[in-house]
Amino acid sequence: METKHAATIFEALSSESRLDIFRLLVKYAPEGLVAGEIARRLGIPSTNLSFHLKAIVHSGLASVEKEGRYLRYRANIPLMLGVIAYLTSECCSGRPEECARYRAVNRHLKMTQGRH
Amino acid sequence: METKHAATIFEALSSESRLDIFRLLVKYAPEGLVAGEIARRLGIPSTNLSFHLKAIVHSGLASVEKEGRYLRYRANIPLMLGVIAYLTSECCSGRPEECARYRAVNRHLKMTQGRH
DNA sequence: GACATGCTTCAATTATTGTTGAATAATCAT
DNA sequence: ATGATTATTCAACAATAATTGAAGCATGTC
Repeated sequence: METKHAATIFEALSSESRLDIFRLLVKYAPEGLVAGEIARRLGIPSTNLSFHLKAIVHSGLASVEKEGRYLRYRANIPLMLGVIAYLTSECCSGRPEECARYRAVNRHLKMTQGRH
Repeated sequence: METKHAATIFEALSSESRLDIFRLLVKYAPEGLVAGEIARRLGIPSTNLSFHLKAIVHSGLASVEKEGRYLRYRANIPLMLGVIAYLTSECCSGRPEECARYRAVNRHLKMTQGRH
């Protein structure tokens, strides 16, 4: 993945509204949600939602499809996994014993704190 | 993790400069790099680098430590893994058979395209 | 056809970020 | 102490992004 594209993807996740929107789409993958339902669930004004959805779609993290008079948005899960790989692939210069230690710490945190 | 914090973290990764900086720190984890070395490797003017490093540290994705007249920056790998978990944890409403299919697609892409 | 609905686009405004050069502070070497 | 090095902060400016209300365009209903 190119740095420019990855930065655009993170940009798409960098506001609370957009992060909420995207996480909702991830949750409702693979069917997705129509714009109005996103607006209702998150309480975002429609004109503002359009603006944010456009940024998310532009990054590639979601796709749109027309469905009668609705527009259905779907998270692009493979791209999400791709950008995660982009971020983590060179971790510790590929020395797996270092990375493994970090992951162990992280698992411990998860068990201690639970999910939110 | 709170949405606000996660958004701040993604914000810290949302410019090409900052993404390059952070990935460099991930690569050189756990020892980290001093500011001057980051500047040299990436060709970013020092005053501008300070600005971006501040944003990264503020997000929590890196820490700073004074080392003589140098400042050493280190990636916070557990937080990176934490924000990844935040993004992915509710995927497909916890229906693992859907998620598994996506991961299979992603593995296929990786094998086809190699690492970049 | 006339009207309601769902959503987007446009234009104007406000707010936030990024970049640059000059000035400052701390450390180290002589 | 003087001077060189490392890196930050500050202030000014340039560039981008977010929000809002009004207008527009399909689609569906009567």
